[in-house]
Amino acid sequence: MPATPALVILGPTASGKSALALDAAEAFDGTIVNADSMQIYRELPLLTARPSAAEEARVPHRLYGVLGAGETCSAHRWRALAVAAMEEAAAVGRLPILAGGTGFYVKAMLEGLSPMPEVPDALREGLRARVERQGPEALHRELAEIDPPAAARIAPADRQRIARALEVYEASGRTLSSWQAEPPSGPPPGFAFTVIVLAPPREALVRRIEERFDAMIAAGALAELRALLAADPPADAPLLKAVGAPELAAAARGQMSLAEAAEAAKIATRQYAKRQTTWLKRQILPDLILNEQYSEKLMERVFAFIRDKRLTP
RNA sequence: GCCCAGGUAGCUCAGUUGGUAGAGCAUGCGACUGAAAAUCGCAGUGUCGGUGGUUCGAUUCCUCCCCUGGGCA
Repeated sequence: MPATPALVILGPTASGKSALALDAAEAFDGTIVNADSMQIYRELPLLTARPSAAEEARVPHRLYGVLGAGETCSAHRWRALAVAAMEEAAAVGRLPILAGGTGFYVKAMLEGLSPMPEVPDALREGLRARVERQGPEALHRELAEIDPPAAARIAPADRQRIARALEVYEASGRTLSSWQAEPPSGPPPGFAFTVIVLAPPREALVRRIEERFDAMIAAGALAELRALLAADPPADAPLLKAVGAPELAAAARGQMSLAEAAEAAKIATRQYAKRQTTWLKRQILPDLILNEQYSEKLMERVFAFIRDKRLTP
């Protein structure tokens, strides 16, 4: 049985990757599958720059706003959801198009993850609390006793990875590094991926980020965040860490002006875009890399590339 | 006009008992195996407001000048 083609369109925030994915899906009977760790949540469609209802109506969209803020997605969980969505699209003859900016998720799709134990929530929360209470250095010393290779790789200040390494050990009795030594699962069977990366020049991105954040505010991003806070989500809900959310939350609490919050959020978005670009350049091997922002001319080039590769079902 | 407090990195500020200076943030580069819009690592930068003086040596002490904030008139 020949592999089903699947397209992956990646790019940093505000690069125009969603517009490109939308055009491609329209032109080639595609189904867009979200590859963004924040757009998967329901509650902040404006701040997370989710496709609008009008855009979603143009072409089938999957995995946008499907989890509540009280839930936690992960690379592993996303991959399972995305594979199911891709299979459903392929079953009705549509081209699956993964679109988003979460490089880690896409890498988990293209290369897979090593097998890992389930970690009970209580254990996980306990370790996160310990990191906060005792400080990362103390737990890093503990990790160095248990799992020297992991400790060598993880910075003593890296709270998140230290907690992860310890929770895996406590949940399974095996070290994180021993789990990671097992080969990753590889791509899902039955699909042949073609990866397109959008990497526009920084200045263009910065301009677009500023305009877009102002537009988000004008559209009611602050009210949207207030509504989420009023619903009293868990303190460690990932969505509360979306770029701009901590800043707008500070403004909502009166700790800074809206103008100050907007400025801080724009800076945070710029830094995020840089991290994404580094990830996509270093961790993902694209079939086509485009050093420009979305435009009609670019769209035509991408279409030609897709036809040339015979990706259309 | 007088008095007081300041003028040090792009920003906010620390500091040098006289030997040309350092934090945070910003910026740049990078890491990344189940939170990844997360979590981290590394790096650069300065006519120390100007002028004259004292001194082997002044960003530091003194003179005058300029600028900013506050108070008094």
